[in-house]
Amino acid sequence: MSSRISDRLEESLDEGCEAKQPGRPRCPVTHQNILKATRELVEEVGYDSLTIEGIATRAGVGKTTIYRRWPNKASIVLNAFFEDLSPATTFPDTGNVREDLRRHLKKFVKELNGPLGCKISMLLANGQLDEEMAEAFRAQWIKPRRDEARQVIQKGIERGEIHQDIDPELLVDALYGPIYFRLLAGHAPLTPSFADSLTELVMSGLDG
Amino acid sequence: MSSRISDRLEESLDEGCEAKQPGRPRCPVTHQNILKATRELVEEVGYDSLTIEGIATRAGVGKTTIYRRWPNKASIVLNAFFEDLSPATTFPDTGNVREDLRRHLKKFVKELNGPLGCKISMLLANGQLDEEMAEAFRAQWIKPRRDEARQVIQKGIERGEIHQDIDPELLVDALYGPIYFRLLAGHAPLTPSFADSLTELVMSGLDG
DNA sequence: AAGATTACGATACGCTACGTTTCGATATTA
DNA sequence: TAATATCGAAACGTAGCGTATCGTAATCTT
Repeated sequence: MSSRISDRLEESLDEGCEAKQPGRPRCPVTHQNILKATRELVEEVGYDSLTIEGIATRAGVGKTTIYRRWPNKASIVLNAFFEDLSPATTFPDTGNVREDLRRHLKKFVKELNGPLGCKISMLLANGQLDEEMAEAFRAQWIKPRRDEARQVIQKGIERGEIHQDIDPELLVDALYGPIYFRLLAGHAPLTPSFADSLTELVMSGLDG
Repeated sequence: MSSRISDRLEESLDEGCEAKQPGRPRCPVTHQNILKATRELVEEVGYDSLTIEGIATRAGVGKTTIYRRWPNKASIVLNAFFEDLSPATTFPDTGNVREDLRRHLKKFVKELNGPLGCKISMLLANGQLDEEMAEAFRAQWIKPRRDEARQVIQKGIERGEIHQDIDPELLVDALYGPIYFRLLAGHAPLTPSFADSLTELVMSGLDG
């Protein structure tokens, strides 16, 4: 029930595992066509105006084929975007944790102004209406990135660049929370200088 | 076109301005019944399962009556919630800005764990799909609260409790952004101690 | 080679909700 | 009283949902 999306994602990643089941196999090209059509249509008409029938027409497949592979609209979109999102923004390694974080925030902010920003906010928004979607988004987007940032911070603590009393988990939120907030609320622009001054503000007073 | 919601909101606030137009006047009780039914139904079935026809039935009015007053679902919900949300969380005034902020964050976090949290996240989520909704949310929820917080911070700067180089705008984001982020992403709980340690983390190193 | 099994696209289905229109009745102003 | 605007009820055409059925195509098993 609560693992429907995960099941489908696994299923689609099982291509290497050739169990040689009887019957006609699913066409992998069709799979890609559907995901591509989904990505295109979301950018053209937005998530709420996106329809399964529209995807089917654009992809040149039957509606049945889509329902055979995904349970609902949300999971198709999720699947379509995670194939696109997967390559994580890697952290720089300047030897100085503060500088690493500053640069990463700057790069992240810059990317959020592009199509990535639309995708993230759309996935987060739909997470509010669909717990399944929210869970998948946390597991596949939020968590791996938080883990990476936390490791960088941990390294900074071990090197004595950040005070050892600081909770890495909290610091990650303090650094990235405001960025996500501006992305979603849109009350102020996501500029490179925002990333700079935010890093400075948050990191001041955290010396080891 | 882009002022539809605002128009309707004005319209509904014009009750004091008695222009004495001809014809049967709109029943104000009906108005309240519709908004009440909307609030109840959103809590019961969620925003996406909310239907105009459901609201009409619950409120005991015709569908026509609703469409005569609001252009779409989003604007009804917006209207219904802003009537409920209006009483802003007032800031404490302990004489110490740091303490004021800490207490306010704590109170805010506590409230977000209740129905307020559902409403905020729902409104923010729908703002991603509906720019009109986003604008109204910023104007009627985000902005007044940011203004209030910024004033408190400004006072702290003038009193010498916060360094004068600090951008109040940025500090507001640094304090409240992470809270909204946890609310929306749900990767970590919104606990009172989170508010405490977040305040401490952000405010450290900002002394006048 | 034959048969079983599964996916495919096309089509049709019942359903729900949309937003609009029409209607007779009702309340208010001039 | 006449004009005007709102009211609830009902019916409308439209769109998209998710499902079921169909004949065809591809692949595995025997």
